[in-house]
Amino acid sequence: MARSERDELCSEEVGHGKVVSKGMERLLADPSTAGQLAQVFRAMADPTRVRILSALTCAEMCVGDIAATLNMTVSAVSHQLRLLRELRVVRKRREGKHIYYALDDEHVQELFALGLEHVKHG
Amino acid sequence: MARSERDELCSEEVGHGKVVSKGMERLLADPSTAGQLAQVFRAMADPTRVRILSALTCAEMCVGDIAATLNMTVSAVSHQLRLLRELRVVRKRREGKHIYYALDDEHVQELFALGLEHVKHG
DNA sequence: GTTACACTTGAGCAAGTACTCAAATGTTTG
DNA sequence: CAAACATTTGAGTACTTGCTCAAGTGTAAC
Repeated sequence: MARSERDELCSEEVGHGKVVSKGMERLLADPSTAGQLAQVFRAMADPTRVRILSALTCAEMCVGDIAATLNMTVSAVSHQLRLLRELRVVRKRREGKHIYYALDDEHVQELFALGLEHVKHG
Repeated sequence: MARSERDELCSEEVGHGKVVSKGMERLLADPSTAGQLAQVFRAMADPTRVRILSALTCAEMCVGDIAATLNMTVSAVSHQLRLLRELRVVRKRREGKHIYYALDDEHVQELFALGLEHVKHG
């Protein structure tokens, strides 16, 4: 609830009304979809999580090994893994004392590839 | 610099060393690459920015129209557009009093599509 | 020039994040 | 059972974020 007069003003005066409604047609029209999509990207919006996920694209790994790989505290890694689990990006599997983590989504690697292309392009 | 003893300990005892080093081979080995990649995803890790970008996939739009479309303050939108500009995801173009924004990266739409697939899958 | 419009910017603030450290939970082994 | 190991969890804290509001910049029209 921010601007309601502006809506009409701009549509009438400059004739941007069509553009505005065209924008609304997009999937973002549903506010929850935008939120869900944002959540997916949030999973990879942090360097630590990128590194964790990147490590997991090679093989499934236990928490201690992930921590060693990234040279981080087991606790710090575990906290991030929890987030990634909640976002349904990784999956865990217990085997004795160890808990092995793996990617739970085939798209992660594709997203990484696309993201890297943007990095090069910029 | 958190765990250095752990590194050897785990490699020797459980033989996870290979997994660890294999993980390191990945692009994340370079800490700055992980950071850059995280930045790209950060651009879409917020509902407002998702909606802005989504609106721009339809057509280039001026700030006022974006604000009207999202029913948000011009100021709030402008702040986010600045971030998106810095992340090289959008581009601006002046035309008289208006400033038109457009996507600066072909990959954004592909990223959205992939992200949405994850949302459905979850 | 002045006025109006379109947008940007800075300060300030409430909410969220990413870590640390210490304590708790599971699991195997003696 | 107790002890050791692997991981999780909660509290605490420094830092970041996404907004608001007010003031600033830039462009066009009078």
